[in-house]
Amino acid sequence: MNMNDQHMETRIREVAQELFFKQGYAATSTTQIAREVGCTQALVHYYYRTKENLFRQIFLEQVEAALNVVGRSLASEMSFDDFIRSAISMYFDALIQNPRLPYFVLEELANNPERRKYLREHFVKKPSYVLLYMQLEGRVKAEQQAGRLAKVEPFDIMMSVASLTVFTFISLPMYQDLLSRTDDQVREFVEHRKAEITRLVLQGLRP
Amino acid sequence: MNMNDQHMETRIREVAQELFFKQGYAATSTTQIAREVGCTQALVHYYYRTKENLFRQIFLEQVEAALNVVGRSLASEMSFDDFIRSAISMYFDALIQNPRLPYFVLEELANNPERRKYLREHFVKKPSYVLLYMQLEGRVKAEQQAGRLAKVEPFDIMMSVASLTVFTFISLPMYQDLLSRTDDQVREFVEHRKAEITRLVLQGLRP
DNA sequence: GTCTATATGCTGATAGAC
DNA sequence: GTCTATCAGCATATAGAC
Repeated sequence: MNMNDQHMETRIREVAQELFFKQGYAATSTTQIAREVGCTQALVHYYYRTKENLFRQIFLEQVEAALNVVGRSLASEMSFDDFIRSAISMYFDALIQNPRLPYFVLEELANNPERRKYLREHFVKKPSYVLLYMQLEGRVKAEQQAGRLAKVEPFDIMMSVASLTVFTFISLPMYQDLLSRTDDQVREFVEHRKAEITRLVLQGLRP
Repeated sequence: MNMNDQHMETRIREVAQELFFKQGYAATSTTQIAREVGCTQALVHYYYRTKENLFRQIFLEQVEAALNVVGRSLASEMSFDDFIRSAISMYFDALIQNPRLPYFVLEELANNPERRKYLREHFVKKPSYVLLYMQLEGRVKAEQQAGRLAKVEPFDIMMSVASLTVFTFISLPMYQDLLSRTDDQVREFVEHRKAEITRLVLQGLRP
């Protein structure tokens, strides 16, 4: 199916997402979105009423998709080391497909207290995410009692893995431009970091 | 000395920095800067001609200050473990004073290829920074030959420490709002992360 | 559903009085 | 050095024709 065959409502959303990802919310205008879609600016407002509204739909969808990546790796039955390995690997693979997602989410949450508020109401209260964290907690305690894991809070494991993974992608454009790297070199760097981060975390979690 | 005693040029710069930090470049207008300073918008342009120009001065100054933190910790004579400890500690202490700096730098570099370009021309070419990295390289090699350090690239050590440190502060507003933490709890969390990051890195760098 | 036309407001920047 | 006044341009959003 050709992209141009789709309905305007969908195409506006796709183009908007692309532009929000690339430039951020403030720097993207509904006029620009319309221009790149090939329709009038009025149509953007016809479907989504306000720019903020258009943004929220895209934003929530993307955050939800990102959070679900965690869920998938936790569900399976494997050793704790393999669980860590696969969690980092899945995060990396997901972000390689969508390298600008972390920055996009970060930008809109960092500057905007209101968005953090509606994110809390949308996600944190959801029982599924609470359950997920409790599963992680259970595994960590068990592993620690078996003497195979350092005395670390489950939340710290999450934070450290997230820091190392997310920051890799956030800083990628800087790495590329400041050190004048080719696209191939960047891809290689990402793979290298994936391996080193896995090593660092596994070694760092040893008792 | 009262802040209101200072010259307008300085006050404009201070207020601009505060607003750029809080809201980002795109979301801050010279009109708003003027309003909070208590002068007219024309005066902002009188002193700095363009908004972009005002931004660049603040930006370069902040990046330079941030980079100098690395230099100070490398200069001294201590064991490699103590060097890592003190590097992380200094970074944390500097960022506790200025928690929004990492996000500010990140935002403007992530979205703006031109800014990355002039940052490269300003800093990466500078011999002092090249020298600094070579010093780190030397210490790492020596430590590895003595069998006290895992087989890790110096650049990876830099990246991992930066990821863990910077991301802590970048995600702080989210941590606070999404989990409904008080300011005191946030401060405690930062101290906790500082300790855990130090532990993780030291343990992770062991052979 | 898509358009044209337009309202209203804010932006960055400049000219010129004092 | 600081102000008032004003510019052109673009923003979001809406009304109404087809």
